[in-house]
Amino acid sequence: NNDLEPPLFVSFCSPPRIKDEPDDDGFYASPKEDSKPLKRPREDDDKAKKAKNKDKKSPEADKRKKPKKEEEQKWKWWEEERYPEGIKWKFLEHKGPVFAPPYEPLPENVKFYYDGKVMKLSTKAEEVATFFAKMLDHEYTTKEIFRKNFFKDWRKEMTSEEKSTITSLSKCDFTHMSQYFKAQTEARKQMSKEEKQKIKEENERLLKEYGYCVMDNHKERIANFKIEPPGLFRGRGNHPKMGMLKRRIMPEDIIINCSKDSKVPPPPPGHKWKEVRHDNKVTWLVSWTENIQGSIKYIMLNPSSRIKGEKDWQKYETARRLKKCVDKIRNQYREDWKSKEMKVRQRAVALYFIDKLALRAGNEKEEGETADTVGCCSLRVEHIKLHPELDGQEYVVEFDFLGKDSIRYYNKVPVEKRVFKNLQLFMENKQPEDDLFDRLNTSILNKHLQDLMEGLTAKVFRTYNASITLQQQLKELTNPDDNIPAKILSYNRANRAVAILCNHQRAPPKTFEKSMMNLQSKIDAKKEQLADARRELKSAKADAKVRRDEKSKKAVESKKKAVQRIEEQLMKLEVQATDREENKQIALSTSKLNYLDPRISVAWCKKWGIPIEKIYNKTQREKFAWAIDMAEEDYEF
DNA sequence: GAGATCACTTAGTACGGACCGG
DNA sequence: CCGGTCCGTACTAAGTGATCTC
Repeated sequence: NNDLEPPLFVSFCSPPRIKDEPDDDGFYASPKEDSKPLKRPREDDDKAKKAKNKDKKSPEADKRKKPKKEEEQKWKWWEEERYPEGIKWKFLEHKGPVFAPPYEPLPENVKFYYDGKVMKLSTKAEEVATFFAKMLDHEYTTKEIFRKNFFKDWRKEMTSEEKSTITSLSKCDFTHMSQYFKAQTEARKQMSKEEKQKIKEENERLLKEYGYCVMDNHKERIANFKIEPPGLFRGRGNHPKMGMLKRRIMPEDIIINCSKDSKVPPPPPGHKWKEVRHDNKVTWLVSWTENIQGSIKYIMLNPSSRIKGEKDWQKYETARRLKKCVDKIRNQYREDWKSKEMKVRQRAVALYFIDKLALRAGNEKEEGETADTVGCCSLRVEHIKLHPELDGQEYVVEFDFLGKDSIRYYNKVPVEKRVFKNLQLFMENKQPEDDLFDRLNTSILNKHLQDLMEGLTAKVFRTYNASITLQQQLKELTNPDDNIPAKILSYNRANRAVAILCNHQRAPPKTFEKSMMNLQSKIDAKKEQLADARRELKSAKADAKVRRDEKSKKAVESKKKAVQRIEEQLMKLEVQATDREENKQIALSTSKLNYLDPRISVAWCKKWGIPIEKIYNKTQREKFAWAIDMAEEDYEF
């Protein structure tokens, strides 16, 4: 059954289709929350569509009559009717999760020392000790909180005898264990081709068996079918729980979700699932509760799946609806800056920040449970400084706070006088650790947004501003006369503008300076090569002028071509260097994957004849297959 | 209506294999 | 072919926001 084949990349040779209109009430159901789906059974719909697709197949596609199954058409879920609100699927069958491999005790000759003396640990205590030993090189293990949390949790795993002996972490010597693991890593690297091949095949087998599920007649890829192995928790930033033991997940912790009429995956022999349920109002297949924060973890489908793709599409449609009313909303919050009600003013200033600076909403967090980070609504007085004048600009707000993942947000922004005055008001008589917006939280803000536009929440502004910025930057930066590499540089720069807006940072790659030097020396070499080629061209020209024969004319031509080729190569390298330099601390992938309406990029590629592969890698093309299939060059976000 | 719970999206990093130049 | 570089992927933490519960 071809429907059960894993999804494949959709190429441009798909049948011609109707253009996407901004307001589309057209042929394809746009995924609006309120769209009323037909009651028509899906199966019939499937067949109808399949027949239609077959008819429409282009001649090229028909010609390629390879017997291979991969040539079969990929399922275009975006051409189908959507389920009513709330229902996520009608049939779901899967094989359950893959558990972490059981602990393998260390060989006898690998020793742990306590207070300078060899000590044999119980299996449970040893396992936890290995987690620490594996991290020994990391600076984590020197941090007070990490060590304290680790030691407390480790002691829980010890026998009473071990507990009474091991009373101080600083007397523990894990170095031998650490050396052993390093040797293991080294050995793994040195494995023969055959051994590596064997491991690869085993992984493929696992993926084939557990990596897919059947959801409503289609085989879909699962994103994370492996259960997280036990280990030491490493939070981001200054996390109060760093070093705690992440316990091993057992079948008894696992809730299975699948449809009633499906084959329920059997638990491992001798075990039971915590629960099997049949809830088609949710998209997850497996869940368990994690012991660090007590939060629920899920196994869900891949971004290429229908269920994720539809949601993603819908997200961009909501952002496009915001585009239509954003002016009105902006006027409204500017009015609200003048409101008599403090609550309304705070709301309006916060919304201005969310809109102008693409800040996150900023839910409250439980103190002591997570790293101290904030978003817009949770900003504290200590996170901003007001400068009536700074560097020749008036009314500058200086932001300095840690946001999601403890990434620093630092920005100096000139704001309107009214905003500035309001901020002064909000900060009056407050301590640095007091909330800036004390009458506001995300719930109040989102309720207000809901009244302004259906489906509007704070995060829609990030999506909207990111996408509209890309579209506008592409228009501005693309030079029609540029060659492909230069156009791609322009694309990356537009992408970069968004990444900067959204504050998507990365640690500069460890090898950054070196790789930059390498590239520079390549450029220098290329420059010399070019000079040589030019000299040769010059002498060939002179030669031709004297001889005036066919042969020397040809020689001039070929030298000319050589110069051109080298010039192009040089330019490519220079573009690459610029791109890399500008990208040192900026991560483009997050915005590309989560904030930029893919149809903008697809349309741009089509307009300028850029192969889509230059913009999206294979995985990204799978995720955005709907957009690649759908968007024409005149697509407007 | 406040806090807890649940579901789902968004995020940076580590790592390993593909790839490229010497 | 080999060693270094780079890219993609796996991993899982950390957000958002709706809904449930008391």
